[in-house]
Amino acid sequence: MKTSSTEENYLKAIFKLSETATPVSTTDIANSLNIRSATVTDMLKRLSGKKLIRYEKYHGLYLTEKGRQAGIRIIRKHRLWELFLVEKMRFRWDEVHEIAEQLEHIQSDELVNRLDELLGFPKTDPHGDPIPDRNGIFGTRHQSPLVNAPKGAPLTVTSVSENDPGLLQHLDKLGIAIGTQIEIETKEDYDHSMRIIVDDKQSFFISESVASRIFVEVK
Amino acid sequence: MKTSSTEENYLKAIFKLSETATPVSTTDIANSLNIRSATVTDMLKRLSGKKLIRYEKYHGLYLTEKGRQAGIRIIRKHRLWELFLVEKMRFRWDEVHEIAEQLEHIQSDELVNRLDELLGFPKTDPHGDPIPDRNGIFGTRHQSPLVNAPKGAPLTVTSVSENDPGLLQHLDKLGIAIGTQIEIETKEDYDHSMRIIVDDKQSFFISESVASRIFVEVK
DNA sequence: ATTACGTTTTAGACTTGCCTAATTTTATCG
DNA sequence: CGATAAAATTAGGCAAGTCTAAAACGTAAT
Repeated sequence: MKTSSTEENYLKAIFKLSETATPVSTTDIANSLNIRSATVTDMLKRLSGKKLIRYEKYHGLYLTEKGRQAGIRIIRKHRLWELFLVEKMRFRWDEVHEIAEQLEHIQSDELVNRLDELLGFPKTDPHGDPIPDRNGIFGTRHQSPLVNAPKGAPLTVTSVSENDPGLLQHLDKLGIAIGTQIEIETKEDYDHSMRIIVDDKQSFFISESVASRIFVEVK
Repeated sequence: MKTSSTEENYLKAIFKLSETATPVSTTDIANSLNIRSATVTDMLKRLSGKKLIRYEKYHGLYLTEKGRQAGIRIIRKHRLWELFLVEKMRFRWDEVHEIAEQLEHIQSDELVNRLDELLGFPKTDPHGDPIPDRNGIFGTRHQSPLVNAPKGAPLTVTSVSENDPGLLQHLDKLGIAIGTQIEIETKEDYDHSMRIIVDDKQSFFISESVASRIFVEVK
């Protein structure tokens, strides 16, 4: 009763979607995997047959505990490999997502655990996303999107969206990395764009598109 | 015009078979991949269509230069990953083949080249097999199977069959590793079994099955 | 309560990669 | 040279994973 790479990708997507809304819809899965809804429906029947999701026709689905653990395992592998690529192989943070998409399907628990050890049992990946431990437990965090953060308060960047290399390269130009200090100088109510001060030095204008993909913690 | 993992496995198998006999036969490929000849015939048509092999019905096949390079690329990746697992992740030489079978299909030339660099541009993998450089060039060697080696001469183990964990564990028990010194003490003509002296210390009896999977160089 | 629209599922088709069974081709041996 | 055995190919079928087009369903608004 193994899970294929394709099934693993579905479980990972469903896990992530579950974090923002449940039950998860067919269309949301289709959009996040860039495939058609009809294809998703087929797979939902298979995942349901394997007891990885609880699925009622026309009414969305939930991960079962078994499916949730399977999803977490993939995320753990993905994030450990990403960190490995950055820390040990000198890749940039905008280069690692695509390679980790492949590496996450390598089947060897021992390898994953040794990777974890080699990296010193890290809590977060290069984009600031939390890495679950070998029991599937995530550390808790208190971040919010920069777009919702208060003006004038001292903020620390805790994570950024991982899957868009263009965004990451843009952040490099702004000098924004995980741990960077930010303060919101001015906010435009109309389009949610803002002017921010980075590390008490330079000031930049950023759009809502960018501000919604940066997550911060009030210091 | 990408090559799938399956196609890569065929090319790797064909490359290895080409080293001992050309043209390569349908049956030999089927045996080495543990699939049926009929399945191989189908794939041969596809590989031929992609100009990776030169194939005449009922008369065997040869790799084209393009196919040969593709095969070498997979072998290079497989062997570099194996060495990585042993050198950097503390796996034993009998544990790495299966994991490398998966890792060899990761698509990132940059990753492979950095692996090569991290390992110091190694010439051989943990089983003594040669690692081609990034241009696909193998170092030359002068080894022969222990079963054919001369009696009484000082021999050095240069490589062993990689794909049978049981054999590798057996060699561990005999104290045989890459670089070990061996001398053939007595040979039985009848079954090609022999008695050998390992590192000028212990003497062991080994069957032809084992002796044919150990490769040596006369010192 | 009915309609209209968006979401979801069904139906039918295609590709890859595998199988078994039947057939064809080649090579060998008397 | 012809029979026959071994090797290879063809034919037909199956599962996974994808698609498009059509039908079914659910919901929100009138």
